Amino acid sequence: MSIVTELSEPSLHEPVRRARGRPRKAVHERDDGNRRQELLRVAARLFRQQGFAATSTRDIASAAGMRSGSPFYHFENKEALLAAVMQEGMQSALQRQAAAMAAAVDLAAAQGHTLSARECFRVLVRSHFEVLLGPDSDFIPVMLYEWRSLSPEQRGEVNRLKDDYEAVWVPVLKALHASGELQGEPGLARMMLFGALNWSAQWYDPAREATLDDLTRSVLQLFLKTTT
Amino acid sequence: MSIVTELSEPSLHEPVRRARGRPRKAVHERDDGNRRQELLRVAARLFRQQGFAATSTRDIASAAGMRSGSPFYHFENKEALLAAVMQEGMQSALQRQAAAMAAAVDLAAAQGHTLSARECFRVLVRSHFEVLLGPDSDFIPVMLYEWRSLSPEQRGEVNRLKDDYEAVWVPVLKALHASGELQGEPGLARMMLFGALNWSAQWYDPAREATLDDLTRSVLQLFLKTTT
DNA sequence: CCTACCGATCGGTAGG
DNA sequence: CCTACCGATCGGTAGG
Repeated sequence: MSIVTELSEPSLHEPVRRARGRPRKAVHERDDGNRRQELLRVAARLFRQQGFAATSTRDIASAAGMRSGSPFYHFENKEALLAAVMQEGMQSALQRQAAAMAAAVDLAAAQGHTLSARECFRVLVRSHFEVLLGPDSDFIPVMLYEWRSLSPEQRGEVNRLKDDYEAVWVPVLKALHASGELQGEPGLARMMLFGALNWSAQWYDPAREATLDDLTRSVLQLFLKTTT
Repeated sequence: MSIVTELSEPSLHEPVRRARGRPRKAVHERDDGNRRQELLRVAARLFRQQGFAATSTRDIASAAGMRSGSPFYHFENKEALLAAVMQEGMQSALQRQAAAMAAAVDLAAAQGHTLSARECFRVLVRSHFEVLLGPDSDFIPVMLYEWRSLSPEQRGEVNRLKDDYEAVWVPVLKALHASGELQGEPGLARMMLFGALNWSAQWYDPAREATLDDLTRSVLQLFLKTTT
């Protein structure tokens, strides 16, 4: 959102009042928001590749084209940068999840039917893979594997977002369990399902054969019983 | 093995054979091998709790009751200690897996029948949970979540052990796939299965209600179709 | 955002 | 295994 506000401020009226309205350093100002975003992006990538503790703030600064002290102009400390990466990732995941569900609901409505639990499940799984393995997919793996480096308070905030994310799944899984399509104790089944999905961040190679649709199909086949 | 060699070499002929059958400082010498084991144990625990990079060799030394330089008497460097933790964990896992399978085969033979693929699967899953969540269960999670901190050569060695471990599963999963009890592309199904199992190291709380048998039962219900 | 810098910590070693 | 130590690196800051 900060991108939008910043972009809506032109910064290029300048050939207009060349004499009067000096450059105003518009380029530099637009960068202000972008630099923070850039820091988040490279931090996510490095935290994922090397881990939080093994990544120095100097590594991050250098990858963002800054000097060693500059990240601290944007973030209070290294931990706050990590927390920001995770929150950014979770917020994006929540938005994508909601958008995917809304799109599926609309499509079904246009076709005059409602979504089955199985169809909801498919949409959620597919969206999850997108978030985990698609473009800009470093943020969520960092959250999954580096949360122990957060302070207790930061952990609480991130956990709240994660609960929101999981809450969308609960009624779907409950319905699948009620129909017998998903078996095993529901709580345990949910944990194992997320384990199966999240683990893909460790082994999935986009250059390889399987597409996200392949993965999604396999998950449905593997976890769901047929209703008959 | 070094334990054996060390125990066979006395080193205390000096008050000569005063009484002839003295304690021989056996306790101290036995400690020599124990110190290395103790280092592995505390290192596994700390690496798991804090991560490899966030754990200093001083932390480890202090937790083992040594001074800061002493771990380097037992291990060439910090990386070698990490590799030893992983190798120790995988060797133990391989032994436990083989023992569990052997015991199950023997029991079935004594009862005059052979193991079904489903029964093999149950034994492997149960043994996996034991290794992952039972006593001394820090080693394998360290391997699962810290392997990127290894050098390429060390990674190769650990990977060989991991391949041996997975190789035992392959024919079992193949049989389950052939019978229709396990569905989805076999390669993907295997990765997702391990994901579901391994993720339990992140959330399982032994103080909580579910036992390892509960988990095993849920896995079978969740992943296997009924043959009818 | 950069320059210049600081105190703390870290992996590792020599020599016993 | 301990003592004593070293060079390197790290997170972070003051002051512009």
